[in-house]
Amino acid sequence: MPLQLNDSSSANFIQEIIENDIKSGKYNGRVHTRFPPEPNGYLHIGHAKSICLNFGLASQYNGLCNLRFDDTNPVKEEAEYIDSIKTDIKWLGFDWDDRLFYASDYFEKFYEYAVQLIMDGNAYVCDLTPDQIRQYRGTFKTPGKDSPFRSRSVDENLDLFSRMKKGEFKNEEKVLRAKIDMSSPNLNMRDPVLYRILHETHYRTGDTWCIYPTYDFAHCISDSIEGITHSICTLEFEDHRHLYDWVLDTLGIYHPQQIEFARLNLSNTVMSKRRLLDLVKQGLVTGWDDPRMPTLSGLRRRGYTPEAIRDFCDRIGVAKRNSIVDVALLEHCIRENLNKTAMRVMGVLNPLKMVIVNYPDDKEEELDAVNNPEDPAMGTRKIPFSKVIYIEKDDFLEDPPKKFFRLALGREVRLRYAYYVRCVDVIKDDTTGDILEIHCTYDPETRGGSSPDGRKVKGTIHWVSAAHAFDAEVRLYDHLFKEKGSDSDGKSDEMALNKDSLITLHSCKLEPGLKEAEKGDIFQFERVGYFCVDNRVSSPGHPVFNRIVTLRDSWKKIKNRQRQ
RNA sequence: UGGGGUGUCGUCAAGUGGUAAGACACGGGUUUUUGGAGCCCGCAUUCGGAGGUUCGAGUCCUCCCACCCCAGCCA
Repeated sequence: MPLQLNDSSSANFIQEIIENDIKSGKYNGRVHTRFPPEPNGYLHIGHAKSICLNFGLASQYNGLCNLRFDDTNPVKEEAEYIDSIKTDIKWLGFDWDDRLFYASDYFEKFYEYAVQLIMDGNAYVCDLTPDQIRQYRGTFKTPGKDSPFRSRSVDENLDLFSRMKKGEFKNEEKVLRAKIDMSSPNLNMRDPVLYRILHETHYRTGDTWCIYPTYDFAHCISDSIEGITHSICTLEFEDHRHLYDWVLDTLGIYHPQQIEFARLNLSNTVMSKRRLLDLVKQGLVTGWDDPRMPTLSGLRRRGYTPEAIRDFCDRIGVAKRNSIVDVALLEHCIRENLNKTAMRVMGVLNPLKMVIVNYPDDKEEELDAVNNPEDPAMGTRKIPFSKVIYIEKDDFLEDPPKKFFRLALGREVRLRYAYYVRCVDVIKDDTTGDILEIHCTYDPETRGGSSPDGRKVKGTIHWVSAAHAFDAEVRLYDHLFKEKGSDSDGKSDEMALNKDSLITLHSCKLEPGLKEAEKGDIFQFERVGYFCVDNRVSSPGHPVFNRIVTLRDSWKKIKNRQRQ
């Protein structure tokens, strides 16, 4: 079944363009897109938007989407990124089948097209230094000046260009430039550089080449070669469209249509490679796959599912205006996904010991618990209960405020799937006053959690039997930045890092079955949140849990309101 | 005061001259052995601003304002 974008909502502007093109018979009704990453870094959720868009459009209109590595700059690109990019795209749920391409595979063709441009008098070899080229280009307000090398003969250009290829010149000594218009109001049209000399080993072509095409020359031709119909890119390339069109038109070759959309910005995080790299380099995160990172590898490690990310990409829409999407929407998507699929389990993050004084000392029993109330097919399991258990510190308050439904001295609550318990005593440290443990009595009649006399309790709390508990490390993650901002608002450099973006808890008390949890397993710790077994630091018998996202917490809201 | 874009709810986002979808967030209610989930209700008399055209304008016209992108031999 094809993955559908906006299946029930209205078409976005790109879908509209495509539908019109299909109707008018442009490209004979074909739809062929491509996702063209440069192998110089890790994919993040912004790329996911582009991947979902390109592959989604292709699937929606019975077309194809290529994966093409845009590898025309040997200085920046490395083979190690190829695999991670492929892994991430597949993980997201998309497949390029046999259409894996590399711009570097077209180097020979690019060269031939460049020669054609020269022969037609549309390109020339220029000896200006980078600095001089900049000066000759002019400014926003002043037109540029023609390069003194602009009028070289075709033969001389041909000779020089082939000698550039042979390696007779040093970096920056010569470039091949398009001959367009040095007074164009669009700076991209002021005789842009098409080829530069780079004595550099390319990760795929090795030392075969020492001249490399620029993006503007390579990208449009790559699209043309592959028969792309709709070449979708981000807004900053709008100005480049004129050049895209110029190259293809003057070469007289197949001409795809470039369409630009706004890239994704997410609140409380940053997306630019530079800022992400800063975080890694400064050791503010543990790496590109740190569970707090918006990279796909980070989100995967955190426990985000491909389904949730695809759903998110569908919901944010596609448009041309710059915007910052609230990270709350992403969190909504993963909650909605996991609510239906995650196994429920009990885990106490900040343990408080509870002794059930009227429960027999050495008695143990097995209670039935539902694995997922949203999906009865997931069945039930047994959980051990005994005299001493742990509950969450937050679930007991000596001085409970209004609307606090949990445990307090004299109050009765339900222990989930177990019994009603009433707090009869609070044991404190004489010197510090800290609560050491609480004493409760239980009502044997309420086994399973309901009372034969119809007596109701307002609160239900989770617990883990002390004797059976499995101790584990749990990592609580929060947004990288406290402010709602993102890259695009220009404030991201000043945004303060959230110092509490990672809180590591040791010896959390989890129900015993969790000891066997394996890397990548996802659970809902009831009343707390969704957790995923870390795929790096966990080992058999020693799972480490990452908090993916908390459960919605209406008590927290009430509490915060009361505080105001 | 160069060129290219964009301005509709707190945040995304529909709307294509006929009287402002939807989602998230937020608020209220209902239900509940997760204060989870579910369900119900509320949430832009107004579309960056000002004029104009029209029986009728978020949609058309004019002027203005704000914001984003471009002066890499990066992509």
